[in-house]
Amino acid sequence: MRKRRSNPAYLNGVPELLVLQLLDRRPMYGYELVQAIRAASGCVFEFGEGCIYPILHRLEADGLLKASEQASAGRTRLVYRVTKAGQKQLAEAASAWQKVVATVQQVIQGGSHGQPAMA
Amino acid sequence: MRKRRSNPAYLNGVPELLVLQLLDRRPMYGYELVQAIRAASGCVFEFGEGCIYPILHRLEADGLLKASEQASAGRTRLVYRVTKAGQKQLAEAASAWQKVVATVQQVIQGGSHGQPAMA
DNA sequence: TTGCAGTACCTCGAACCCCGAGGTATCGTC
DNA sequence: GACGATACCTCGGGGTTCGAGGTACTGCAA
Repeated sequence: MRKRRSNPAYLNGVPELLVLQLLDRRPMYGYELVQAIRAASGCVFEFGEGCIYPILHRLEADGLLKASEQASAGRTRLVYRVTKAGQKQLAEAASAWQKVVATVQQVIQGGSHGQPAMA
Repeated sequence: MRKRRSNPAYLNGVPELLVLQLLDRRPMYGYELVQAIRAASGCVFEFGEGCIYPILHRLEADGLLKASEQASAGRTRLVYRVTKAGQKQLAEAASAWQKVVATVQQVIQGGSHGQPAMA
């Protein structure tokens, strides 16, 4: 019994990449980020909190994000911003992603015609 | 201690997609396919046999591939070809992948500045 | 003939990622 | 004080991929 997920195919380092990207653009707290991803992707990606929070914690532990408490209407929010190392990592992750995309594209499209081999 | 794999980020449905794509272009046996992926991707993807064989078996069990024995120089090879259902699945997987790629691109590039901060 | 590298198949366990469901606490409203 | 929304968090399960290992046959060379 093969169960299908709601996401198109579901990804790997993609959530991490998007988190870094969106936080680099504008510091946010977790709950906000979850909705920002949904909005920015036009509901294509719907990463839940159970996906985002662990990533946030890991990224912070790795020194790629920095969290700071921020009281807002009596509620405490943990706002995350990207560190210098995080920006470096973001650039690397983005370029790695581009490479993967380009390679898949190349395999799928390129080399398709002129295939000798007998059909 | 975060261990990094050799692959850029490592993927999810991508090996499956490439397997279907390459086999649709030309039927192959497993060992050949492993090397074909490496070659076609310019050594960017190096999916081992431990990755490819299980996919092959799963795809066959799902009726997306059909295997046929083929003796060659005393050695028995299991040549896989894509079935009709497999071609349908290939088209779907490819389009799902395109959608993911487009969405990520949109989040990364689009809407970067002038973000009205949502209210 | 023995040994070894290459071909060709396979499986297992570990690592990892993402999801869904659940748990806590506060705030504002009814 | 019950409820829903906000805001944080964790855990377990299912699925995927990786690496290492195991088998068996071929051809070649010592």
